[in-house]
Amino acid sequence: MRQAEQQHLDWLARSFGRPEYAPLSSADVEVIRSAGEIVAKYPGTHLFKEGAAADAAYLVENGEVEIYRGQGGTRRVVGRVGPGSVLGDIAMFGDTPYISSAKAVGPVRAFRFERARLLPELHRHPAICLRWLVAGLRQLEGTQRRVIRLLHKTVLAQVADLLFEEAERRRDVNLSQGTIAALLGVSRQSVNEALGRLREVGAVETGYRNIRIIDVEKLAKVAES
Amino acid sequence: MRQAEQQHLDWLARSFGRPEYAPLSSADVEVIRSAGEIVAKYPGTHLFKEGAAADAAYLVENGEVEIYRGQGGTRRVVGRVGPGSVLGDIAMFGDTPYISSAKAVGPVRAFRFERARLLPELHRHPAICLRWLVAGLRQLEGTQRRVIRLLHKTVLAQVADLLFEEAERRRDVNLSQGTIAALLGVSRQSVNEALGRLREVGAVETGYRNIRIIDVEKLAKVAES
DNA sequence: GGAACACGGTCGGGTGGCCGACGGTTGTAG
DNA sequence: CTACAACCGTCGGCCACCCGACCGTGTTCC
Repeated sequence: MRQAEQQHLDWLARSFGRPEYAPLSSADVEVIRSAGEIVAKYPGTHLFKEGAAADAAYLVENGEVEIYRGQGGTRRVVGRVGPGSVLGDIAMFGDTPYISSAKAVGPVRAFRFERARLLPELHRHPAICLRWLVAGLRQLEGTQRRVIRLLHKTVLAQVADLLFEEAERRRDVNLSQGTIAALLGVSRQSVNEALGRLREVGAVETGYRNIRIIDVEKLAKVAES
Repeated sequence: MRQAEQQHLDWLARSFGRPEYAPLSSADVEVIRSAGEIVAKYPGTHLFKEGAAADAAYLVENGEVEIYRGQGGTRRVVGRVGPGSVLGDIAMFGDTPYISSAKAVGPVRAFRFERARLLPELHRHPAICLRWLVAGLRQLEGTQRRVIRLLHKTVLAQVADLLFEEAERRRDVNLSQGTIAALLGVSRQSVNEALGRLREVGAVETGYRNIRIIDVEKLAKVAES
């Protein structure tokens, strides 16, 4: 089943595009600064593209980066990240292709760690290496736990949960119902119905490619069931 | 939902109780031998217990180890491993409690890596450290992929898939239908019906706490759907 | 400004799997 | 040997979800 594969990658991309995933402290970055260099990206240009060989990871220093999967017809935005986030590291360490594309929304300054130069540097600083990878393990484990936790909830609860997490960052979620459906692995119609109910109880307002979160408390309550 | 949590942990324990997970080469072990020592376990004794602080990882050198979760009434065996397997490492690195218990079936010789002593040693051998953690990352990612891949299959296909994997090692699977149901996160009745159909097509034979695999090809075919 | 397209909202039909229940069978403790 | 527990097998009712279809509206591009 091809679709399940995609869902997994969507989840993963989204998971690592979360603000709490910041495995490197500023002190760390200072130490391994010689393993990479600052790159400046104009709006609309790519940091990396899905499927390409992962020969570098990026630390966002400034601006916003959009994470998406698929191209053309099946293009789906799975998240947005700002300064402090590290992107593409899991793929780089595992020596597998990037699982998503990362594109600068506005002007972006980022620190680019090249794999070939980073590895020797990590050999010299095992402490950082250890922390980095353990952070990755943690994140991956958390994602997995999350997937299974959502597994046997109703679509309504799943949607509420997803929106609840998003609410911590912004009140406006700009995902189409189709994208949410793909992320959760459910049908678009079910998402639509769930949003309808959330709208009825006054938790959200819906618009074109836009969901405005009104009442976080109610979302949380619906998510538990 | 408490049950989903358990399912996650069951999966994880089972996943890391697979023979293919062997992050350390014998050369690696030789190098970091000073970070631990050989321990001998009599049949029935524990290497570690679920929920305890993960201050050590184990490399099985000889004998068979049973992995299980829960105790007393809810005890579920999720797997068995032999020589070469590494146990408890993910929990140790992440500094989280063990997610499963490991008990010697027969006489077992194992190498015990104590966390406090291992970490400094890994600092001295970053290459091993890197390989080990990347192996963990890979395994975790694979597990996750597997969970999601199975997600939208019918119970019949899920059961067939699980049995198919097991068939590579032994023709007799000694799991109760209830345990399988818990692993897959489905109801016991559904598992029963699935097994019934597999029996009809001549893929397996069923007995008390026992499933004998007859035709692996048929299992594989059913698993894809 | 108009056409092509993507998205939101809604309906009815079909179904896989859950739940509760019950009886028969196999293993186990006293 | 007997009582008890765990497990297997099966049934019927129920419900969340999927699928296909359709129309109105918002967006985008020339």
